[in-house]
Amino acid sequence: MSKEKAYTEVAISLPVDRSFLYSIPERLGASIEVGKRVLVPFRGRRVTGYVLGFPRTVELTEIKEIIDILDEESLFSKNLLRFFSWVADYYFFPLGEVLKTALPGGINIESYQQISLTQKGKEARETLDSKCLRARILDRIAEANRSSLRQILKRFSGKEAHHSLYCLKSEGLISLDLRLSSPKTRPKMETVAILREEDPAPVVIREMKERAPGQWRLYQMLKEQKRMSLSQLTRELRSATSCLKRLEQRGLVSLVTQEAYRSPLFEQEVNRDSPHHLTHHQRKALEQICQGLRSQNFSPFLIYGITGSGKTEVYLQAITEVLSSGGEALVLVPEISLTPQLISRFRARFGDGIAVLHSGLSEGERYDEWRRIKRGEVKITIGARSAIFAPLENLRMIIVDEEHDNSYKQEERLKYNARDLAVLRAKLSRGVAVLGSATPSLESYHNAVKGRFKLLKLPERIGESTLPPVELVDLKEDKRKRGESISPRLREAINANLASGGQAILFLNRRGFAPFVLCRECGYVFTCPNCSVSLIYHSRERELICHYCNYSLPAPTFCPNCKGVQVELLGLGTERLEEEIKRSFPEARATRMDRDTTTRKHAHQMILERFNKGEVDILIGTQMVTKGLDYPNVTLVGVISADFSLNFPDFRASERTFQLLTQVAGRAGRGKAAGKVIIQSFNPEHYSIQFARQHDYQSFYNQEISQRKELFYPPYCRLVLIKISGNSEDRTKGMAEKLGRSFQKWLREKSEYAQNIQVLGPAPAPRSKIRGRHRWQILIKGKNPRYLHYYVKEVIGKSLSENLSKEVKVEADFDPRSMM
DNA sequence: AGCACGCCGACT
DNA sequence: GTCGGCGTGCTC
Repeated sequence: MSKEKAYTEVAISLPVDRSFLYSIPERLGASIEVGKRVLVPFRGRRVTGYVLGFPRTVELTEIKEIIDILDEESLFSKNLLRFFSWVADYYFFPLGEVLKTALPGGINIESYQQISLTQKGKEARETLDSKCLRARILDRIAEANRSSLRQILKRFSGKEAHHSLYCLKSEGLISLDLRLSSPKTRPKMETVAILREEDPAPVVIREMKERAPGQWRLYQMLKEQKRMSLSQLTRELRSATSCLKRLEQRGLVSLVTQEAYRSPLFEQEVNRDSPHHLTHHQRKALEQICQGLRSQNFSPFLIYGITGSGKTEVYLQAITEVLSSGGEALVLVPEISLTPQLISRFRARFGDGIAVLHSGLSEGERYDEWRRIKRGEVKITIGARSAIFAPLENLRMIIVDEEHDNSYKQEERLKYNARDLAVLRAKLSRGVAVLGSATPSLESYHNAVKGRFKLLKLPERIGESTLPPVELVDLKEDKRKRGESISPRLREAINANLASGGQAILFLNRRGFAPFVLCRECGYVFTCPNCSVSLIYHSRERELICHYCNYSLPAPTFCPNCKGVQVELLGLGTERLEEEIKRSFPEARATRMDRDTTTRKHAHQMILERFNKGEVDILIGTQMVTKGLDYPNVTLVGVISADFSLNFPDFRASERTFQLLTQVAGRAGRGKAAGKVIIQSFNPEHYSIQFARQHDYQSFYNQEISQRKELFYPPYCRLVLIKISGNSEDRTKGMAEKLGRSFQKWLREKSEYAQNIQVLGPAPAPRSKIRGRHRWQILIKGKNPRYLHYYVKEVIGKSLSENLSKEVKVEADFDPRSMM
């Protein structure tokens, strides 16, 4: 029987687009399974690999044996492996790396070289001159008593150390042995006291009461709870450990060590609520979703529901339906909306059977949440984009809230889009995908128009609230005082709002005090030496700071170019706005919320809590204040400038502006009191501002989609952005040009594809240097995603193997969300 | 990624 | 003439 499993195909987390074959020793044949991790020999090292399958025959002659199996239970099913393989294939990323990304971090092991002093080495340490390198190395090893070769080599960088180590080794002063690291993330174990069934003899009870009050107290607590953890009991009684030992000896309790989950949820009580009454539109949407669920077929939906139309209630009731049929549901939300407010709402409806996955968790918490999902102990998972890889085996529905949000796109390493993967994963599991937004992405709405997604509309706000009227202020005609950013109209509105006791949100898409610092005499602009961007003046630190690499300079008093002393702070950021607001409305309580004021843990939450309690009149902020905030007393929203996002060098600039304005406007008037929105802009006539003013998504879509068609941009084509970066400007440029030629050559040779594919570039990236790395890019457009992918892989794959040099990095971003 | 192998410059 | 640098290639 184990003959069938003589060999196994293993993926290893390396930038190598290939799997490896190993033989299975007889002792392991019975327990090896797809989805378990194995320890394998690899180039003289030992690394963790993932079992993919069991080929019958193998042509290779030199095959090594698996050393060990690392899991009792498989980490992913064959079904999930299909999904992961698709991801690896689509995003052109090694399967082993995809698996590592998808699984909880810190669970893998690998070998390392451990150095220790031999007896001879210890003696030599006394005699060697303590200044020489070899003595310093020996000291270091002795101090740290367990060092890896790599740590030592890092500490003493370079060739000399390498040589010294080699000598020390051959002279027998140190010894090296191959050790295995232990996983950083492990199950947390805890001791639990369990009350035994049989009652103690009366004499024992009397004795405890009189002579062992500690034991008696613990015994009584356990009598109520039956089982309690040691840590719980220690909180009640300092000497719990020894008392419990005695109770165990008496045969009254048993102490067991077992796994415990680290819970990321607050232990706070949540008032349960029951399903709300649905509006006509909500009910219709819910019915359609339920129909999809019952069909047991892949059913994708797009809910286009205006802000405040009650999408969440539809999600909640759809999930109830999933649970009642024994299935599991996955809910994706943008990271920033994953607030305690949202989680409380789910807990209020479903209790504690919810797992939460987001970047704020520790690795241990994440691992435990992952295992609760894997074991089927929870049926609902809520998470940010990476939760798309969560191990739900009985997944019936995936919800993607605010589906247009750019944070679903991971921009590093594996550049996946969780929204797109949600649709794919639902398809693979023949389940339901629900994408929801008040401002759907052009791609998704286009899919709905073409009938690929079923469109569900929620065109009205729930309750008595209505969409707020939006006023535009043309900054070209407006008479503001020099250096001020609040127009008289907005000022008036803020005053009126303060007088009526309402709260206001002011949105400005730029943090810091002033985005440019300029010399009045020679025109010199302070820029970052590592990045091709201007430095931003931050008043709290009194520094110029680079928003890309954190480079900073003390605030300058003169120009380094001409030594002139007229250094001017130009432009507007949230810090300056806050100052202006506090100056103009001294009686108002204003608070700023942006990345600078929310770095501390829970700071974000605390600001919102104060806002919620009405302790803040004016909330000033960046993107953060546009997403998902639901506070009924907000009756004024001001957009300080709609122009930053409009002038972005990106074909999605209009779309992003429309979304931003509509979303931030949607924060106003959600309660009983009517809201009002004021948007300031130098381009008030622009269609994305005009349609946002009218809350008219449909017309915006119509106009935008015709432009996309004309200019051949998504959704009428697919994009792949090839990113080339390196420390050397010349080599980066050289590589970019070489790649460009390869792309052109291939098109010439296979002209049958050429009509469907366009190559733009190579060209320097809009930010041509970041963190000292020069950046070039090539944009490939293609009508047919299959051909496009084939084409890119052919050319890139070939070019990667004949790299100019390793210092130039080439990456492909499939379906990029940002051209920067 | 890491680690070994191999080809050119600065030293005995 | 050697040592040792880093670029190139392979890993079951």
